[in-house]
Amino acid sequence: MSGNRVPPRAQRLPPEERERRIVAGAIAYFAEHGLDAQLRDLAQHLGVTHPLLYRYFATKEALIERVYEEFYATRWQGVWDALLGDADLPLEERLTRFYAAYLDALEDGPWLRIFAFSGLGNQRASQHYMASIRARVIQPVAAALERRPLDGAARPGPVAVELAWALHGELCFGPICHRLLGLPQKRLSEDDIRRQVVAWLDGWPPAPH
Amino acid sequence: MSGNRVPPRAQRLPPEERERRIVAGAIAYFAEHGLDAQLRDLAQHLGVTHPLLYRYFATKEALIERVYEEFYATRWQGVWDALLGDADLPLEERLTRFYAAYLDALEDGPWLRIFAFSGLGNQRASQHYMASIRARVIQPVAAALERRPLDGAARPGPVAVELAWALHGELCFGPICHRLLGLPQKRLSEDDIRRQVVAWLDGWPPAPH
DNA sequence: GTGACTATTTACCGCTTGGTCACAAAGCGC
DNA sequence: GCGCTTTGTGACCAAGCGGTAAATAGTCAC
Repeated sequence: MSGNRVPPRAQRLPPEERERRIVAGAIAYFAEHGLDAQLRDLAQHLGVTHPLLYRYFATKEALIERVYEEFYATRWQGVWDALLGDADLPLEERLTRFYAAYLDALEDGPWLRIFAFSGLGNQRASQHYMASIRARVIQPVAAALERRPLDGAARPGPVAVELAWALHGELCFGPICHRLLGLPQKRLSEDDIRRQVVAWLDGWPPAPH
Repeated sequence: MSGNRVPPRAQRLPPEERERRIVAGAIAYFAEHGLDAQLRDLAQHLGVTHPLLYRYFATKEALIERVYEEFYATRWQGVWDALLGDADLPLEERLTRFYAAYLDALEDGPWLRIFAFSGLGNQRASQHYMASIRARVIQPVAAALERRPLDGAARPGPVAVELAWALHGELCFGPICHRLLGLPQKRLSEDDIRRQVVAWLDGWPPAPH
């Protein structure tokens, strides 16, 4: 009967450090339990009481907004743009390397789940993100498929765009089912990805009907 | 200043009819607002007060359970099994017809959103459903790809299964983004589907490396 | 009409939630 | 030690939630 443990008072931290921890914890916690999760639970998870959160974020919504900001700031890796646009590499190589990295990010980060929760709630946030997918993945891939440099002026034709979406969906579907629904999907190796990319490239140009 | 309208008392209905309406309303409402939506709101949507729901369902969970039951009972169309297994039709034709019908169901029904909400909450329900997708779509398609009848004994090889998942993901990704995230994805026509199916069939057998 | 039955509602309980505020306590200059 | 500032907390509020029970009002048999 050693005195019943009362939770110790949280260590006093400089504001920047505390804020960093809150944001990091919120990302992980919301990714797991959804954006409707309780601030008290999140605070306990952080070893802190919930009023402290209100010292750093005026409302729960402001905290979630901050999570979104972090999402847009860190989600996309700048090198991917260069990789996809690198005309010196054969398209097969570009696509294989890009999707290997992209699928890794999908599988490992908390972002896919946050994205899903936000998309099911209000659709504005997810539309914003998907628009950037179109601009940074689909359009470059479609343009490369047409053997054209991605030029602001000439946009890729609808058939190439449709094909680019097909490849994207084909490759992302597995990780999505895995992370969102807990399905025992096998993780694609770089060889798997290359195989699908090659098969996909074989479909171009589309056979005349 | 015509007397402030007080909501009229709900019309008295025979229990079966009322129950039907509650279930139908719950499906639509939960699909829209998620399974965490409030019973009071659902009841108001039905033109009824929320204690009435408790005459028909002991708890909120019981109501949701009923929604799931309806899901499993009506989601899958029996004819699809026959269509996918119909050895008299060329595989191209079977796949095109099946996915045309399946994607229509994905786009039009409330089920995709309910499925997503349930999957994000607890993953058991969605795993149950995805297991049936594997048994009723992926495995038959993979077996057909190997020109084998779908026999209980011989299961299709992993490469064929992986390809079948790829086609499934490729075709379902668009509707999923559309219904879940509100993306302005174009609806695939039967011709679009056929084109993707043909390109996909061209990838078999896989080129030796 | 009268009474019995039951579908529906009003009023309520206990609990949880986002949010507030006064106060405790840690650090720091002196 | 003694204040002063600032991080962190206990206690609280109001609103909203799932759920309950007693009261109300349609409906039907007679």
